[in-house]
Amino acid sequence: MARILITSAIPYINGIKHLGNLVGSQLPADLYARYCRARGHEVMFICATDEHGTPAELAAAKVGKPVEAYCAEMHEVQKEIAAGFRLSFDHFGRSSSARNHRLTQHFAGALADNGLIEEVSEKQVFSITDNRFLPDRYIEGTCPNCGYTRARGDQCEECTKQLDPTDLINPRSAISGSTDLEVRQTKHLYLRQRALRGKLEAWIDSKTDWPILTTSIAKKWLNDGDGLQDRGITRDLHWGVPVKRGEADWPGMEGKVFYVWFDAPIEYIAATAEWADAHGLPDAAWQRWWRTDLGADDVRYVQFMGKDNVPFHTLSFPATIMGSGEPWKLVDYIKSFNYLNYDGGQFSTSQGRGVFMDQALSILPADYWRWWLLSHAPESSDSEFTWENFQASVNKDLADVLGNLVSRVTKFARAKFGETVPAGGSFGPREQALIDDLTSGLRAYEACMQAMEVRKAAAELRALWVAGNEYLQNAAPWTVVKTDPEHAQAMVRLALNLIRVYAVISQPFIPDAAASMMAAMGSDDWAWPDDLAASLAALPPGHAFSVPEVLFAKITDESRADWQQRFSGIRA
RNA sequence: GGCUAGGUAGCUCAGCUGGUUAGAGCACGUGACUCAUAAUCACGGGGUCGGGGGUUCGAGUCCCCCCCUCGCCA
Repeated sequence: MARILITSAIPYINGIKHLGNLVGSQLPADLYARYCRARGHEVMFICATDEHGTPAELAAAKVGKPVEAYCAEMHEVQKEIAAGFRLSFDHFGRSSSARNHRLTQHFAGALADNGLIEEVSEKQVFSITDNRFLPDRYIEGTCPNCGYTRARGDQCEECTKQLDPTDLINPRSAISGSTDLEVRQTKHLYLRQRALRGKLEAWIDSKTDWPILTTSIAKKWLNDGDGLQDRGITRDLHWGVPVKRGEADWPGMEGKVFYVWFDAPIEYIAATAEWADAHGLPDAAWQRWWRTDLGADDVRYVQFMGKDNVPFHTLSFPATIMGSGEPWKLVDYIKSFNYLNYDGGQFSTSQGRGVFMDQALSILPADYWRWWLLSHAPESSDSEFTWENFQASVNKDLADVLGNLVSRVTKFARAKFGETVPAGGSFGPREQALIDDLTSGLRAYEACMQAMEVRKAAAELRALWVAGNEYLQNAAPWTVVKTDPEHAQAMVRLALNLIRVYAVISQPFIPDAAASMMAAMGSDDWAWPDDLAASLAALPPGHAFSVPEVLFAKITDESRADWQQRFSGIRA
């Protein structure tokens, strides 16, 4: 039994995420967590909301709420939706927690003690009306290049020219529209990533088994242009972790907070501490996952994220960990994903384009989405969601291949032998061939799951379902029962047991349907079928079962057309 | 413009260090079966592997040039 620490990139607090966000981190992380648990490993699966920063402040202001209250509310909303998708976090934390405040300040202090923090004085635009410094993207004005009147301080969206806020003509605050701006001097802390470049590069180079997507992005940032740059880790904001050097005040940094990208990954650790607190456990309980000097040396740590998050997880966060000089657990494997596109374009949170998590659950059960998203996960390249493909895959794979198999077996069994597992007959060569076939398929499935090859794992699982139909079709108990009912009983006994095994092995992908299948088989035996022949005898002769409701209703053309239309434009 | 990753059957994708007639699922066609959510099973048609050069006995798989898509950066 291994100990496996799993984290999913933490979603930003600002609004409900779309399916592209879900499939890029939380969902595959959940798949892996469920699989590891099913195989008997000790798992700690952590996620949280990423709550700090300007977007949260503005979103709160927009709905007229204090930012703390807004975040608390949105955290609950996201937590509930995650539960709706059956994301099996051991803890869903908050980056605004007291734990994260302390830990973030601790890391900053440790980095400073090791000479890895530099104080830099720089000029920034201050809005007198808003009484705050403005991040570049929150300054608007006329583009000096093309004349576009709503160019942002970081870039003109019209001509794509990169800008400096001071380049803008007639600059104004994007928050209030005020033109009462001035450039002020301000001091910030920088993490001296350049000093850690060699260490980081050696570490990345040692990760030869990581996905190309992960290492290529990391190496690009290490080597591109002037190489890895030092990074500002503080901001002039109110909403965030106050800058402190450990427990001590940081002279000159009063009123400033740490940058959201500094404190967010630290929340992985803090959330595990929150988990311990929530369960009334001592610090040792979470430290054994994170401190290699306190028991974490045998932990395997796996992170899941979309490709946009890779630089922070391969460089910035490791720089924080390494730079602290303390024995914190570094990530062992980073599974990264490309983007999921929506019907010919991109999912867009700002434009409300695509299907959002709450909407998805309002029209179909979680299993439908889980299956499609995971079996089409954007692993090797960007992939695309279309309603036609979704309808076809779900109907074929879930309703026809798996759902109908459960249906045909249980209904036939009930009609011929009643609602208990029949006792007659014994297995012949055909049954043995099926068991052999399933065993090799199952080993292939396990290998894919272990390697986090999500799409391939889905294909292997589906092949196992198909093998069941294949067997039934060849064995034809409906014919055999007329001449040799004993033999037909053996076939049905095997098929009923197969449903329970399918529930066990399918559970990571489709937990609700798996639970229904298990319940229908009148069992609660979720033991992994290491020995398939033995597992296929788990339901003994005479064991009661029931015929479940239709596991997966098909998506009709009408529904598909309706949804296609409904989600094409702006989110209502 | 620089860099990453891609461009393989109508669709979604596999093809490891180059090696027999290029694979899977879906869709399509034919047949079988009738237990089942008009489900299942079998067989079949279909691709000059983005384009052009080159290395090699032999390239989807290596090298060079070009075209296109996506993303990151400037």
